[in-house]
Amino acid sequence: MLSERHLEVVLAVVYEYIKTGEPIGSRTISKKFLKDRSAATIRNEMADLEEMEYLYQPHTSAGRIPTPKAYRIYVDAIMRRQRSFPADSDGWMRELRARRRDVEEALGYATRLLGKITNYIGVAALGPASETVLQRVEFVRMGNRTVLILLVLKGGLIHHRTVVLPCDMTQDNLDELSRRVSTVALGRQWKDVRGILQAYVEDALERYADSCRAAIAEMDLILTEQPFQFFTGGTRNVLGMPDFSDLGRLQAMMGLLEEDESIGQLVHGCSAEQGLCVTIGDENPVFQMRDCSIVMASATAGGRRAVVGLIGPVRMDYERSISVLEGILGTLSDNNESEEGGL
Amino acid sequence: MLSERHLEVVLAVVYEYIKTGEPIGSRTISKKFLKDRSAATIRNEMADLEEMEYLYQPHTSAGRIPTPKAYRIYVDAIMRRQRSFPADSDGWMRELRARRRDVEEALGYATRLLGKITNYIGVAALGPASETVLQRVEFVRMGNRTVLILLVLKGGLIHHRTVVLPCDMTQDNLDELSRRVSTVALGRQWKDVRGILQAYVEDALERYADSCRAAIAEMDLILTEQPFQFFTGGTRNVLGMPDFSDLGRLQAMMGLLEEDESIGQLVHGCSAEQGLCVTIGDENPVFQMRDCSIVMASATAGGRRAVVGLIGPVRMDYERSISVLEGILGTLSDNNESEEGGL
DNA sequence: CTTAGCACTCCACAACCGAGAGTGCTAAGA
DNA sequence: TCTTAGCACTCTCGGTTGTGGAGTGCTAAG
Repeated sequence: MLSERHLEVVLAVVYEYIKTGEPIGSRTISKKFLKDRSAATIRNEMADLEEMEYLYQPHTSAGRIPTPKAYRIYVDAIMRRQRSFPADSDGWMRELRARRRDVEEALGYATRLLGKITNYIGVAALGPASETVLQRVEFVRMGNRTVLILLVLKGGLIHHRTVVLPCDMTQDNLDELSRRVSTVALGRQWKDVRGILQAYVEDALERYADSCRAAIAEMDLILTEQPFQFFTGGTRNVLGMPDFSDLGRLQAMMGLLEEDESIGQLVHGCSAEQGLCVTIGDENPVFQMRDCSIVMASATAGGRRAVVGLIGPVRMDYERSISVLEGILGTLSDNNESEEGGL
Repeated sequence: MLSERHLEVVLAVVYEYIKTGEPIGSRTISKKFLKDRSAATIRNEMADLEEMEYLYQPHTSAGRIPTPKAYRIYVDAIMRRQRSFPADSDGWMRELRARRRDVEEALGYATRLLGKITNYIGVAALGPASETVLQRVEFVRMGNRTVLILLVLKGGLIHHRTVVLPCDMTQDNLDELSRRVSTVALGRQWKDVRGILQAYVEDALERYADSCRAAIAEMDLILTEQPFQFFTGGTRNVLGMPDFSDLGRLQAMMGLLEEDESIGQLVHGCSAEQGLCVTIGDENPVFQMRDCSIVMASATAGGRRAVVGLIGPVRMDYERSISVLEGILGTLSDNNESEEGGL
């Protein structure tokens, strides 16, 4: 449906428009990209493309601007090619590698890095651990009935939460509780043991059955809800973004970045499929983002599923964005094991 | 140096300018605020005030705009009065109270709340615990020489960090280590014990002296560096801020919000003095903030020193900002103990 | 099918103009 | 001496007009 000739024009327009931000005229294309065709010829083709909704004119006698459909074509073309990581950010990458020990910190750093390198907004989400296996359980008495629950998961993830139990327990009681829980649950999948835990614990602590039940319920909550964790970096760069049609929209979008849920939604789409995925403008599920494009990719870091991405204007430097993201992802992810024998 | 008559004019101009954002003319003042003086009289006084640098005109034949000096006078006047908390935010306050158990979460929520209520930017910093007393110490073996250090401080603060020790230790070794550390350090001020810890620990674990030393050094690092923790909320509201003279400046300012250090600097000034403090425009130590005003106050929450504040444009609704902040601070701070017998 | 030529359209930018707001100054009144 | 009315002056803001340039669509010739 789209001839080779037409395709060439679309790609040229998108490429040039990304670079300049100005509407592109037929003359420019003819001179810079397709020297074997005159401006008039290009003009005819452009008219066709406009009919097909790959290009549009803001007004007669202005050049053409690519539509989302055109960006799509462009991005697909890019993805087929091989890219190389921009070399200029070697020092940063070392920094990032140094932080790999702590996944959360690494992801935070990665988003800030993405922001800095690309001038767009870096986002990341850290999914639940691939296996929910307890490595350590502690209950620490903080006040009358206030107890701190401390869970160390295999892989190094730590959860803690303060809860109020229905009845008072001494630290000795709590130690007994954690001993019992440990006996049953350590080194095993949580989902396999939580059912049988209650009975075994009450065996020794029946006087505190209520509190034990509450504690175990809370543990279950912590371990099964396992929400995504989110990171953003370079938020300031929204300001450098397109003359957003409307300031209100921009504000709405920034609002999203503060609310984890909506990022979750974004991530969700991507985390399903493996590899890199680019969402352009209104392809986006979250309507506040319809003026943005998102480049996302998932990886496994520290044994957990992670999604790292970039949010930028639709008129984004996709080529660069993608290669930067790939570079960071490579440094971050587990299969790039190197140095130190840890774990 | 500033007569009563002049003062009245200054206050009126600031008040009106904050409300409208437009330069204020002599006529407006005469009609709305000082009905017993004619516009011409006010005009003369305004000319005086311009000479004294309390007001200035963007151009001849425009009204007057207050200078930072005038804002200062205005804020000082407000601070002497009593304020009442805006009633419309009762539900939110309940929400906030419900989160008081976890200081970190509460502060995070408070900043978002501040952002939402005022449409400025909420910030908060959580200082080091007032007393560094260990309540629990755990070392968990994560890999060959990788060990997770878990510290629970009195008051409920949890620190954890993963480190690589110089030599391999079994979990039993590590348990012995934590037992020994506990014996010496639990319930006592860290600064009193860290000196004697090493000797006592090596007594039993001399084979691993190196690793023990490394672990204790790391603990010391965690406990003594005790960095401030920072929170921000409502960042999106920068967009609603003044037609910032320069977009670059706005961006620079947003950049600050991502870097903890500089917020630390802001906080530092305030945390010294007790109570509420307002910094207007270029009174600010951080030069990127010279277009903003900051309202900050400190309190004690969860046994830790906390500073909560608002960043807004110089033309900020100080009265409302201050009362909102006071309200939130009241709900947050420890002396407002209520409900539940905890701790 | 391609291309040169040409008339046409439309925007961006500058210049211009009038209305309105607010001032400073002056002179008269208390 | 202080206050006030009156008046001429200044400057911005919004709208209008005009011009130059860029880019198009169409047509006719190669």
